[in-house]
Amino acid sequence: MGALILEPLARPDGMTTHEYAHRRLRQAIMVGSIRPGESLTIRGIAEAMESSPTPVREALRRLSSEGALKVLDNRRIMVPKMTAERFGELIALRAVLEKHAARRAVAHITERQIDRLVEIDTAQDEAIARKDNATALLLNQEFHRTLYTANPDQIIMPMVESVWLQLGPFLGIAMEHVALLYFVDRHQEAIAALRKRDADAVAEAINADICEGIGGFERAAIENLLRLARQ
Amino acid sequence: MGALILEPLARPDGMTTHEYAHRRLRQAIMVGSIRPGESLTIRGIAEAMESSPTPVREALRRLSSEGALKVLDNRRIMVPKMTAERFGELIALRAVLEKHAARRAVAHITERQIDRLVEIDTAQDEAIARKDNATALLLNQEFHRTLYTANPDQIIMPMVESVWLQLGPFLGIAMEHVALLYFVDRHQEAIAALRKRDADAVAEAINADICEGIGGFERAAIENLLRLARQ
DNA sequence: ATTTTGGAAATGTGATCACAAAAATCAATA
DNA sequence: TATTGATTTTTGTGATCACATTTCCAAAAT
Repeated sequence: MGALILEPLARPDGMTTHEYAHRRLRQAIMVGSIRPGESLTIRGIAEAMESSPTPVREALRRLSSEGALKVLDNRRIMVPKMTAERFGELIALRAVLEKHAARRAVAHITERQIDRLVEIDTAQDEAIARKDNATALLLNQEFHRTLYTANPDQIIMPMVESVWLQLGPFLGIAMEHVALLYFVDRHQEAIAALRKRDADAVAEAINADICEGIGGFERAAIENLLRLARQ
Repeated sequence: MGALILEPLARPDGMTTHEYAHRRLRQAIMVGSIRPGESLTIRGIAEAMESSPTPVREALRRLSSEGALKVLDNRRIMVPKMTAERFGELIALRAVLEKHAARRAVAHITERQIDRLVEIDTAQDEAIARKDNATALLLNQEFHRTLYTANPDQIIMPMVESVWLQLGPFLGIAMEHVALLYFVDRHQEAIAALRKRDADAVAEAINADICEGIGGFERAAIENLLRLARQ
């Protein structure tokens, strides 16, 4: 039984234990560092983060409601298995959700916030240039999140994050077998469209960003990756 | 402190306590029987369903991850307040999600399943005819759920249900102040389109069903309802 | 009358314990 | 050697308890 490895994570004070457990597990899943099928035990996790079963269970419940984990009939908890079909559904859903989120942000976003997007994008390009995949991934997420949350009444962000979470295991597999993730982004296109307040163009840029980014994997490539991972 | 009223609910055996608590609270929220702002206490709920804090807390965590509940800074838990803006976001999101879910179900649904949709729709019409709003609501949900889950790899259903949950409080308010919910539905249109395997027409029927149903409330009417409820 | 303040009650949180079910281990048998 | 069966260990679950924080309420002060 291999011990669970969990990246330590800063814990702001006032943060409850279950919240901390949730964040730490979530981050691990998001970057694909927990393998589908790997058995997660409550006591194991509690021990790994030096706490007790109660708050860990709360974290696991939340993650299962977010689609990041699946409870089996045995009541065992695991990261859902990835299939080519599921991957396709996730990408299609991601595109629909984020197109919509982007479109509804256009009316609310300020020039100041667009400037912030530019900052994030250049930081991401630098990370890509120095082949720092982890940082690039985080900055890419921050770009999208900053855009979508410009809408103050926005409700969609938790769902977008749920899709990101569910794509995590695929990222993990891809990173293991492909040297580096090919990063195309259409962020500049999105920024230009935002400046012009052209909602359709923004939505289309985000759509292309997703479809040509992680969504660009060919079905054959996906099945190949999954076959490699299975063994 | 008014005691919490919770509809008793059948508990299939093998169902865990936290799961049961989750389902019961979820159903109460979904039909709007818990008012926004009403304070929910863990011990209160535990007492109401004759269990203990631990499983109730797990249920509350799940519901907050599903957007049905919100944890305040006080760590108090409540049903989110409804505003006209939030309502608008929810309806727009609901339309986008369900159009997509419907479209992606078309290729998978069987004639047998379409027959089932017809059954559900006629049962709903009967419920509407006898002014049985609660049953009509449930059957309407079952219609949509049956359609969307025809796609075996579907991933979107939890998100659709999350939106339904978040609309719950509005339903509660509307039911209190409007004698009966005006039920227009475009189900027959959707069924006809399904028989023809016309994905665009299915999506459009679902879109109309949502926009002319609960989404059809005018902004003025919404603000009026919310003002009435506040007092 | 309004505000302040003190303590009592209520509440969220997390650790621990006991129990039952599931999984794993190992010995005995075919 | 493979398989069955019993025992041991592991695991999920939920009740309970102790602690810290917040809320509530009444009495006192301004």
